[in-house]
Amino acid sequence: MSFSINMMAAAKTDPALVDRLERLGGEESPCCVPEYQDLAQGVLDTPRFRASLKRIKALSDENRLLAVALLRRRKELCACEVQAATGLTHATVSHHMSVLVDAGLVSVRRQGKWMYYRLNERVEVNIP
Amino acid sequence: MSFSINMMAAAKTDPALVDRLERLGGEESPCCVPEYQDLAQGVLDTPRFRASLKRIKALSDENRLLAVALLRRRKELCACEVQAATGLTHATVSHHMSVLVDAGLVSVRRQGKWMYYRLNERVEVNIP
DNA sequence: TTGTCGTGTAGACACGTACCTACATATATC
DNA sequence: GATATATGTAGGTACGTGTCTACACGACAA
Repeated sequence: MSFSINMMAAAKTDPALVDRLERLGGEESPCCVPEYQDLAQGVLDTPRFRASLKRIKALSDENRLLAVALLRRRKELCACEVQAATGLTHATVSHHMSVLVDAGLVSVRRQGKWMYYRLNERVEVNIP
Repeated sequence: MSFSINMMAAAKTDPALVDRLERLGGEESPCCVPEYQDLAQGVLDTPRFRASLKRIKALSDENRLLAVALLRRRKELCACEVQAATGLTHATVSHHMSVLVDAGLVSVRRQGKWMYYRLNERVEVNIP
């Protein structure tokens, strides 16, 4: 069953690549077997993969990584502190912090007019 | 000395923000002190920050993260295996893998016509 | 209530980059 | 040496997104 799935998956790709895979599959080299498409799909479908990718994307901006780095040094930062640290407008800061909150890296709490951001506990970025 | 640097740094930003910082600096709230600009610059200039950002950016693409995830499962992958797993053209795969190699996450070795990629030891993405 | 202040939201713009095609390069085979 | 194969490189295109301005919303003060 898995074999037919492999073939169907391989048929979607470049025919020349399929030829190479079929020719090289039986040789002594462990290279170029079409089962990698199934393996990849299994990884891609994992919620763990999706969550890791989302967290990594949230950290992949210079200003957002700076904000997180500062949150590791100070317990909390308000929006205007992040604005002062980054030199961005408050609108851009709001957008960046919402990305971090949405990724589960940062929590936010409101106190009067100020929004205080805090790094979530046990945050770690791991390769899925 | 650091105070004058603070003031110069603050002068580059929004005047209204500078006003807020100056007004709020002396109150009981620890919020909104212009020293955050110095703190941020100190973090930004760190080679550790630059290296982390480069590594995180390298991992922030779905196909590159998939390649790294597969390299955690298989010891080595050749370029055509990554091509089979991702469904991309060999040119795009070459580009992605060069990004991973350039970020220090992956090593590459040539064996005949094949390029074999391997995950570097002790690779971890940390928040600087 | 009205005004002020801090912040969120919407829309537009510009830059980065993921992706492809076409060509170049390196290696193995005939 | 000539050809085939696997991969790298160059250039162009399209889409994502970081950034801004303008406006809206919530909280506090007079």
